[in-house]
Amino acid sequence: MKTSSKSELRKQQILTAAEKVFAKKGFQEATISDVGREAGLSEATIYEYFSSKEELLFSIPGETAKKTREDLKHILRHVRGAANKIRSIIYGYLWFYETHPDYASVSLLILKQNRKFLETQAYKDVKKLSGLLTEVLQEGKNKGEFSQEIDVYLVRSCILGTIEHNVIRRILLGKPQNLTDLTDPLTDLVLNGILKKPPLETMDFHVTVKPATQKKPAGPKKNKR
Amino acid sequence: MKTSSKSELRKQQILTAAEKVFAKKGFQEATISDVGREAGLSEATIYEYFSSKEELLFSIPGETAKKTREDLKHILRHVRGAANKIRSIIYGYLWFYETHPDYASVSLLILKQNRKFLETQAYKDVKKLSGLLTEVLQEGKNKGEFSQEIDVYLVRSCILGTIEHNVIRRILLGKPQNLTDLTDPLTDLVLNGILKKPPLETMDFHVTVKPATQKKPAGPKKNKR
Amino acid sequence: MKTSSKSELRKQQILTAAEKVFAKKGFQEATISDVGREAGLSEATIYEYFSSKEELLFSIPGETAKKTREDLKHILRHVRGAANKIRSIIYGYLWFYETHPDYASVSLLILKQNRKFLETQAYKDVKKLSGLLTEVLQEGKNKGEFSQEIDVYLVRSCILGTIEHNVIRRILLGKPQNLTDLTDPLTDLVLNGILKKPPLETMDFHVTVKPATQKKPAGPKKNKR
Amino acid sequence: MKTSSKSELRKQQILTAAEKVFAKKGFQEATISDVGREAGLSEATIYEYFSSKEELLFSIPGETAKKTREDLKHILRHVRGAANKIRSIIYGYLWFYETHPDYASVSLLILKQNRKFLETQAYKDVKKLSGLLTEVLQEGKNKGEFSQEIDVYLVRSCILGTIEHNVIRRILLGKPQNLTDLTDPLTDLVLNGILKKPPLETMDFHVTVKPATQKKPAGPKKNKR
DNA sequence: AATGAATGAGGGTTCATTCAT
DNA sequence: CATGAATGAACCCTCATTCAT
Repeated sequence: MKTSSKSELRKQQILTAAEKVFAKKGFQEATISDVGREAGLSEATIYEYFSSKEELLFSIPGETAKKTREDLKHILRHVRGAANKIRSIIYGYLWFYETHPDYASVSLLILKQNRKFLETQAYKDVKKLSGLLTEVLQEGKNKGEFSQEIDVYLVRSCILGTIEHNVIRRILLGKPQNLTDLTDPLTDLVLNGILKKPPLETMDFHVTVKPATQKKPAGPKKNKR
Repeated sequence: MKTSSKSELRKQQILTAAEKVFAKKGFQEATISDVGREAGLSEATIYEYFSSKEELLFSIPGETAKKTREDLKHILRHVRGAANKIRSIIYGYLWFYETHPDYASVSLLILKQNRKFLETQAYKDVKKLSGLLTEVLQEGKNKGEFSQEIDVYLVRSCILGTIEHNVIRRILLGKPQNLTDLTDPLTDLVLNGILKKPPLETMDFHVTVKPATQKKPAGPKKNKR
Repeated sequence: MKTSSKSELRKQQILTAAEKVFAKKGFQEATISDVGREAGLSEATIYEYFSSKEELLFSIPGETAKKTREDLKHILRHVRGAANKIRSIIYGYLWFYETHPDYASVSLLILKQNRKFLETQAYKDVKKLSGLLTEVLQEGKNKGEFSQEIDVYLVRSCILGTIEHNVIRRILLGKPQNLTDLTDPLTDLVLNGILKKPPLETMDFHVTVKPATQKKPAGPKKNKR
Repeated sequence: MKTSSKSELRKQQILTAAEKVFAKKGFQEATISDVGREAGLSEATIYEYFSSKEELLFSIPGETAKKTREDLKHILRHVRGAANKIRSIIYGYLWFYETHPDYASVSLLILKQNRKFLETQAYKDVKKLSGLLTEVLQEGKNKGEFSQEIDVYLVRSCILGTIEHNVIRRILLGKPQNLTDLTDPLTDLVLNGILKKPPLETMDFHVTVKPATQKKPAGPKKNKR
């Protein structure tokens, strides 16, 4: 399925080591020597596979975003309703970051703030991945499931921003302990907002019925008034 | 009001230069020599005022968060309702980042991912500033203005995460052009969510009345069926 | 005539590649990898035939000087007079450098300034080749064709120095365009010098003859006596 | 007379050390650390004054050629006759190389074969210095002191080539022991060539005298006719 | 015979930092 | 108070060379 030449395996081995080392020490603080030690290889060997420290860094994402997108698309095919799809996507992101903490560190703490990374293919893949969210939001808006007033880009940034904010907190402060637990609260928050809803169930209808006379249905009043 | 000894002025001069330089080149890529050049001082002079490059970095926030908190508190005193206070806080953050782009870069791209920064006083001030948001959220929850089900910490992370996500995009990609314009859409999003609200005004009640009997309106239904 | 085992051919292939690469990039700047690429072989294969990069360099001259000497000797056998032999030798050198520019580069720009090269057999061959010139000069001196006052070593260095100086100019600056064209001017220069010759044909003799006696014109005196 | 700021002195100190080290070990083989050790300074200090190893190398010639040219011009002003001027120039070169052996090594063994050096100001100065020789040759030709048939560029290359060839031999092989001793033999060689001159003093005139008749002096025949 | 793969060894270069003046 | 001058300490990167296959 995947080209697993010996060379390709070595590359993966190095990338895994680099991910771990960069996640732990940061990019500048980590040395190629560190990566070599972690990978059980000499520095020179690293350079046989990656032409520079920076290229090594930029190679870590690889096809990750692309594959994650495929996986997500596959899952979404079986999910009904934009709201549920949002939930699935949020879960997808959180689950991924939770199960790939080193990748999360590299991605959110190192690559995210690197201007040169913006020019790599991997970044384009990341953008395309987030495009999935935009599509679902647009779909929900088009189909009337979501309000017509939402700005899909803002909502997307809200969802991703919240996720990333929490993942970073997790990385640096250790809390929240569990990321995927945020799925429902975050989804509900985005879907419903935080305002106390006018509790439909407490509406009182006072109906007086007079026998043998005309009747009218009581039209409820608008909120905004 | 503020100690403006000559020494203090020089410190400020250096900090301003450092902020600018770090914002432009990043921390590792910037050199003390760069800062010196920007400040019109020699490198050695920088070291007269700051013991290390890192200390210089960590000194940039200074009292910023503390003062911003005071300003915000002052403003909030005149704002009624938790929802409006949220709006004011969101505006406060956006306005600050918009008018202090260099500070935004240093804060969000450099300090935010630095583990050692977590141990500084400045970081505590930042946390305390975000505490204001927590308080307002809790207040809204307590007073019944916000839903009882919200997790104030999640909501806070949502608001801050969204803001930061957009500020970083602004810094790196140049868009959105205008940050403060996000105030209302973001506030509304957080308050109301994105679901299309059941338009109360179009609800139809079909009431059939039969003379000579007694009935009562059906008791309220739960949302979560 | 020449051992052309398969191994020998491969060696030649590598040497030709090395000559080309070293000529173009210089010794230090050229890598074994470059040579391998030029030869269409792997680096390891180079090392099957030459034990080190330096040995490879020192192997480039090979039998060149020896063969050139044989060729020259053969030619000189048919040339009459030391002066004409000098001309032939000068032509031989110039023609060789002109038709072997890569060899010229390696020889004059790289090997010429390498102290270790002085200890190789190839260097001894080069010296022996230049010995031919010495012999001819000495011969011309002995036979009275050349002045008794010349220092054959100086004259040799003059001829070779001029040739090499021009070849190097050719390599680095592209001029003179044509090397063999220098043969006659250089030969004449060395043979005749640059001074304007006292034009014998304008000498006036005034002879007075008196009948009935016998005298002889007094022969001019030698300078050195 | 010369700007001898402290910084300028340091630069000179480093250049002197570099000249010595490069002369001894060659450019590639010498390390900045070697130069530092020779100068009694740290490697980092070298880099305070020269931005790279190559710049250090290219800085060694400095104003040497320019000054040498001035000196030579000054001397030539008091020398009569192109031939004597040639002698002075040859002596000037030889004397300079003899008294500056390290410079000779760097100049003739390292810089002479470096393509990038051709683009430096120092190289232009060297060319201008050799231009002096061309001028003198041309002058001698114009004034009829030298043959009309000489190619001044070839003669120049002959003089310089011979000098450099001998200086290099001196550097690498230790002989000739004394360079300036070459002045006269080389000058004479270039002026007179090596051919045995038709010794005017040995010319035989055979005069047959017939009494009482007309007579003619037997004029020698022109060579070229 | 040929080479893919690995690396030891080393050097150029950068800078944060120090200190005498 | 300010700084010119100096450097220790690292690190990235290169490449000639080796060796198992």
